[in-house]
Amino acid sequence: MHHQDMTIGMLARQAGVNLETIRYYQRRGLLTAPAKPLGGIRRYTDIDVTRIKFIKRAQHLGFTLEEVGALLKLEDGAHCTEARSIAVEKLADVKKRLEGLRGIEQTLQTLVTECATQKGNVCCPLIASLLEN
Amino acid sequence: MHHQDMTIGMLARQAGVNLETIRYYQRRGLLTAPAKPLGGIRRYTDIDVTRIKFIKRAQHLGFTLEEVGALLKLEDGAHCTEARSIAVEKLADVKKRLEGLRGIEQTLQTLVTECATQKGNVCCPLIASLLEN
DNA sequence: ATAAATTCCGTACCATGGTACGGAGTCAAC
DNA sequence: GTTGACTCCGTACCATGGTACGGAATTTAT
Repeated sequence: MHHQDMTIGMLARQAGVNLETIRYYQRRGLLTAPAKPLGGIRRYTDIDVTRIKFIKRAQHLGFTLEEVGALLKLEDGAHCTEARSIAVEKLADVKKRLEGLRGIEQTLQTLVTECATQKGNVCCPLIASLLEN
Repeated sequence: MHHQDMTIGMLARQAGVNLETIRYYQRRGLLTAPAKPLGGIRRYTDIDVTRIKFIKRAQHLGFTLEEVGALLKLEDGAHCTEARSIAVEKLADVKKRLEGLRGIEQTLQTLVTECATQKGNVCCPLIASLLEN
């Protein structure tokens, strides 16, 4: 099913986002608002649906909207090297966040276990650890 | 070295945070502003340094300031069960974020590798994947 | 005693990614 | 030919965790 000539409301439903999100993306320069027929209503096409889904997919991969903007400029697929370098940076970023989170997981796990084996003690190991200098 | 009777500026330096951050924590109810000697200047003690460091440590473990507030109410260490249940929830949360990030890492890794092995092709696999329906 | 530094307090602003509101205009149906 | 639904547009507001500003008061140093 093709949806040519959608209004913004239809586009929002098709793309699965809030209507206001579309306007926000337009303000951010991620989407171009189509010219409107003097005093009329703007019309959107499937291309806009694709673009919005592109943004959402990239966001789920951890790209910020600013980074998504950079990727969208490469949308024609002719700048593989540039796209890759953006992704490589993001991958490094993700790996760093993973490491940090793994450390946090470890610490929390230890504290929770200590709290569980603690029996009737006055001082909670979790709180104690947070109070440590 | 003890630092009794600090001014807010000294407290900020001792605790390693911005002065405005202390005021912010006071507004958030995480810190209690000491009574001030009528028309004078508030005085802080080492206890405040400890409390701020507690907040910062908890934040680094992934707790939001709201959650830190809950933990601070248990600061006396006499509510191990409550503290543990907050930590257990946070741990589940961290594990979920870890899983999500690992998925993202995988996907990005694959895309980056494909981009790297791609030789002179017109269509970038990374962009192509974001455009997929 | 006076200048410089600091504090107090309210309020405004920052980034990030949206969401909501309100008035005016337009479009489609009955 | 009017009602109801939708669009347009600017602007304000939300959460989160702060940071900055500016004027008045106070403290500290010289």
